[in-house]
Amino acid sequence: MSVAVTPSGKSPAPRDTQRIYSIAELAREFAVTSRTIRFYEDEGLIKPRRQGTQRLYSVGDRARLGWILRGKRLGFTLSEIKELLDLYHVDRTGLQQMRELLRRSRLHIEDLERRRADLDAQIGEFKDVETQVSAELQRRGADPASD
Amino acid sequence: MSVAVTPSGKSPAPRDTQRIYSIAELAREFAVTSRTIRFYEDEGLIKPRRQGTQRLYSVGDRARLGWILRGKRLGFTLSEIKELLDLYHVDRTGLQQMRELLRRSRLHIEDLERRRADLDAQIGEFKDVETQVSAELQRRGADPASD
DNA sequence: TCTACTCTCACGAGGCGTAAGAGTAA
DNA sequence: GTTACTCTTACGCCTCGTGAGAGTAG
Repeated sequence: MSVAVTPSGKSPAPRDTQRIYSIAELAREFAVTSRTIRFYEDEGLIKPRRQGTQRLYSVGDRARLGWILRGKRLGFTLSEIKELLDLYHVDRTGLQQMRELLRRSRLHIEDLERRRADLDAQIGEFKDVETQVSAELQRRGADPASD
Repeated sequence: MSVAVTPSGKSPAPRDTQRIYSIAELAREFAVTSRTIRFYEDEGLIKPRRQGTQRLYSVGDRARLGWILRGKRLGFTLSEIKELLDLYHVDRTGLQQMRELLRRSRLHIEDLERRRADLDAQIGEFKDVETQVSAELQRRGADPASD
């Protein structure tokens, strides 16, 4: 139980775990717009504290945002990402809940591994293109490393 | 040069390379609707022969469809997939074209490898969940393999 | 006043679903 | 003639934002 597995991201310990971020700060860091971050909030993906109307993002919120964006890069929809995030925060005390968590984790792992197979296949294909094209360039006496 | 690298998929040689498929046949095989396949055609991703108004899909068309769907699973948009497919059919005779092909292939490979890193990270996290939850279930005397 | 933040419409692209109406091959 | 397809046209819907305009806190 020593490895951090929650998206609260405690393992690459941030200097200051009490640190608070503004929306603009996070937007800059993750290269998205504030509008986008608010949109994720509307969709229930992230719930920063408030000070009046201002949003205050904790270190955990920041990690959660990073997790959301990674999910996006992997092609998951926002609602899928929400479900996955919820998996972490589900009650882990009841037997039934734990069995369900286990079941869903396994399903998700299977999904991810299918994706990896797709990914590896494409990487393989494009590496073949690379190999063949640079060989042909070399045969023609052109420097293949030029770009 | 013996490995098939084009999406025409000649390597797992189909029994009959002359085989022709109907739209419904492909739809069933790939678990999409005919509408979807026609939509891809509208978007310029696939161009089956015609017999009158009917579409006739060749073995190559079939492979191309498979490739499109794999691209989708990887989270690429249809227009990105179109560009990638076009990479294969670009003129490979000119030096400039070959250099450009090489450059773009490498960029794409980099993109794919970033995705793989994301994927591996998620797989790792969910495997940790799996490990911990099943350990906990076992500690409680419940059979962890139950699903 | 200026800046940085907030909000709420509202529109737009991407990716199809789906229904309408009509033709065609067995 | 019925079944099982096929076709085109076209509107609709959901997702994921982006943009505009207007208000507010410091």
